[in-house]
Amino acid sequence: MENSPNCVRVFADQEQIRQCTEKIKHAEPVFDRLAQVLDLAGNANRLKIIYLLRQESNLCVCDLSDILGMSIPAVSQHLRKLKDAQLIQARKVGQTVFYSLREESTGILHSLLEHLETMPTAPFLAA
Amino acid sequence: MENSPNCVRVFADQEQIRQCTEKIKHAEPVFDRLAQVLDLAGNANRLKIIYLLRQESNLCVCDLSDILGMSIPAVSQHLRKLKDAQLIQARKVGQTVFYSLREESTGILHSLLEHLETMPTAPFLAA
DNA sequence: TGCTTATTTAAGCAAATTCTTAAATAGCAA
DNA sequence: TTGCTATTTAAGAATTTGCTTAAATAAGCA
Repeated sequence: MENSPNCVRVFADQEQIRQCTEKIKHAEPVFDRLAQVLDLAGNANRLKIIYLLRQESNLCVCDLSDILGMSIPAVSQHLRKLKDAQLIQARKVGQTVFYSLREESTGILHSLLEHLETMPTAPFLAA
Repeated sequence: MENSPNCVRVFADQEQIRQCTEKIKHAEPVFDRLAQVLDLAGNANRLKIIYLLRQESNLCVCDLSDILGMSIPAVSQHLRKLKDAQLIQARKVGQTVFYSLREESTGILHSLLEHLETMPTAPFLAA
């Protein structure tokens, strides 16, 4: 996009626009990273995986597959994305792989999951 | 997917799996709605739009276009998605359309934006 | 060793996403 | 009316997503 203004209206606050542009530009990497995390959590199946990993410990790939009713490769590929983004980690025990939230990401993931309780859709998920 | 178990390992806790399956199934609509919101916020440009709408009042479509360096139609289409999902609302003044966060969504959107402050990427976005 | 299980990887495909450009709509003003 | 501005809508293309099936790894066990 060119950077000649699209907006010619009389009351446009040029100073406000300049300040916003500046602020956004500096924070670019922060927006990118947060958007990445939200995008990963923004898929119902992955969100469920995150929920399950936080709630239960010792769930392996095929447990998740059984619980979610998805194929093993499908689950594995979701797990890989979450791992690539540093949100989860793997622990291998024999041939079984257990996944868990990474320490550094529990904060944000927990806070995302909290909204499950307060969604207008329904106040489920009690016990 | 069939529902014969994919997991045959000895130590699989069948009761745990059953309970998880049950809980997930009941909360389906909640997961869907939260995932929808996170997915919408999970795009850097839309996340910036949400940030700007929360921060500033009286930003019109072409202001956003100028600030974000995106074409007007691109911005308009993002705004439409956010509006369709009931996250924002439009107020028309003459030929100019001002968007703002919807009252019911400020809570969750605010809490998502809060993470901008604490992203490991950088502690920007001060004043 | 060979067989079975758990998981990952690869390749392919349909559907969804996010832009672009061009056309349509709507309000204001001469 | 005509013309200008702000926005939306439509149609198209390039890319990404999320699955599928089949093949590859890797670990345990007879």
